[in-house]
Amino acid sequence: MSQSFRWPEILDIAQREGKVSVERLAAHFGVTTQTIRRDLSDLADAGKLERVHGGAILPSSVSNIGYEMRRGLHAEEKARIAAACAAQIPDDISLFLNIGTTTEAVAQNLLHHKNLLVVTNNINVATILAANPNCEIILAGGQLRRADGGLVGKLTSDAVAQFKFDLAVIGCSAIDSEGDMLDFDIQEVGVSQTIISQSRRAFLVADRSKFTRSAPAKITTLSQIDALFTDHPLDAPLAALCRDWGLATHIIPPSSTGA
Amino acid sequence: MSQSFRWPEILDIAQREGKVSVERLAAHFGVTTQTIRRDLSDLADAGKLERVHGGAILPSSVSNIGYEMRRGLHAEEKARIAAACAAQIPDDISLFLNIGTTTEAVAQNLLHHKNLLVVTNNINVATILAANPNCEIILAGGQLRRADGGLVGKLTSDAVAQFKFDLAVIGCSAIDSEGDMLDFDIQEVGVSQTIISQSRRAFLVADRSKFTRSAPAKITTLSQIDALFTDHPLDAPLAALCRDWGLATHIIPPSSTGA
DNA sequence: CCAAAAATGAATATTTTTGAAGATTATTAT
DNA sequence: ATAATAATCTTCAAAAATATTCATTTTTGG
Repeated sequence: MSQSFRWPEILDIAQREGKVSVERLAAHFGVTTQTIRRDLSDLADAGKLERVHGGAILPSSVSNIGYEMRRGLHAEEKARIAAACAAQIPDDISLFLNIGTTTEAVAQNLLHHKNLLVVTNNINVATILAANPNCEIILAGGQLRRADGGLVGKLTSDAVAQFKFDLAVIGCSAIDSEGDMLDFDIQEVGVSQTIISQSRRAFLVADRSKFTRSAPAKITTLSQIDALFTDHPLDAPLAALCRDWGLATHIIPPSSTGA
Repeated sequence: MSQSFRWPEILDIAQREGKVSVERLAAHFGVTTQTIRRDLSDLADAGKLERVHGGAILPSSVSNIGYEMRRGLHAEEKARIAAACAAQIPDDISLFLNIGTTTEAVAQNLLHHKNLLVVTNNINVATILAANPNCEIILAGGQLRRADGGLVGKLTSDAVAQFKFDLAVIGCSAIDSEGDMLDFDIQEVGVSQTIISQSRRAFLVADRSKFTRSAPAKITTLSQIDALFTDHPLDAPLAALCRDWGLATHIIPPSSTGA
């Protein structure tokens, strides 16, 4: 898809007024609402705008509702994965939690652990774990990504590099059939790589949707991971790879108490 | 469910006024109360608001009641001080905001500034300013102090040392009669000193209560500060010192519109 | 110039949002 | 406590917005 000459002006109006309406844009450009809708969809796909009924608004214009709703997606699966993962985390260790809704769910399940040193680049994880008094929290600095409360960039990698963790619990955007872990943001990839290299052990938490998506930037391969927590059995080829790598795969099925 | 045009504005009003009423929102948007109720439910589901009979309020941040109360203390004075301070802050600069309820109030007043680069070691400032899309936010890492959401320690100082700010807006725990700025936490003092040394200009925001307290650790003297914002005239001796140091003192009195 | 690709508009089917009416629940005053 | 009032929830139909499909126009590359 190439881009339309209207795009810059739509974005300009959105910047100025905070929002754009389909009707007004159609009148403004002298095209049908159909065409404007296509423009807005494209701009939303490109992450430039957030689509709403009747028009579009600036992404994260007030605070990221998209993320809050995404958190609700697969919430049950995530909660189960998180509980199983947290059950494998002992007390009295140093721990890293990275960006992602699933790692946030893990944090929720660590509220009753004792004597943890938790380092994170996720502002939400920090606020969640603040409720656990038996837990020292260190936030790695960096540029705040409004989309998900993540901290990324060189500052973050530098901060992470100063630690050595007993365990890292990480999420990623996608996992491909060859067992490569992928992410959308190249800056986050750098951070994740540093985390893994600074950890004695690493757990990956990923709901099944991660196995059917793709993303452009490679973090590492599953061979670098010690345990995988997910909610659905892996495809045979991938499962074989994991066996070869000695990866402990914990499958926590959708709903044992049948719904 | 997709989101609505109204959501950002509802959240904006909630931010400004602390609460929203169903009736008033319905009138404001020209829709029925039913529709507003749906909006408020959705926003509450997303964790952005807390539902109450007749409207909604800002969600009570789970932890730290003590801090919330302290924030309420001298709230009016702080709001006036913050507004006056923010009025002196231009667009298009790099800016540091440190720990403290008054600097958080300043952050509230920066929501409509353009093109700021804000660095902070205060997790609350970061979440407040996340609502301003024209503002890049960098969080200096460090150990999380639950008491006030502050980040302190060597990691913080190291991060701060990598920047040079056009302006620093800082608070402190106490100011003594000799014009020394004091703090309770020695770790925070180190950070504050680094901040001041890395800034071209520095503003101090401090309500009157700071001038009658004491604290053990010295940050620096007022002679290093360019402008002071407070709500009550200084004692004559201290005022004289400030004059000698060329410190611009902005006194914003309790209530000009007589109460 | 022509053919392929892309953009647009129109028509229709689908989904989402909205307001209205009645049932239910919470709050207030007695 | 109990009744009166206000707010909320539930359900459903109308309206609005959107997605989908296909024909038409415009652009692009040979």
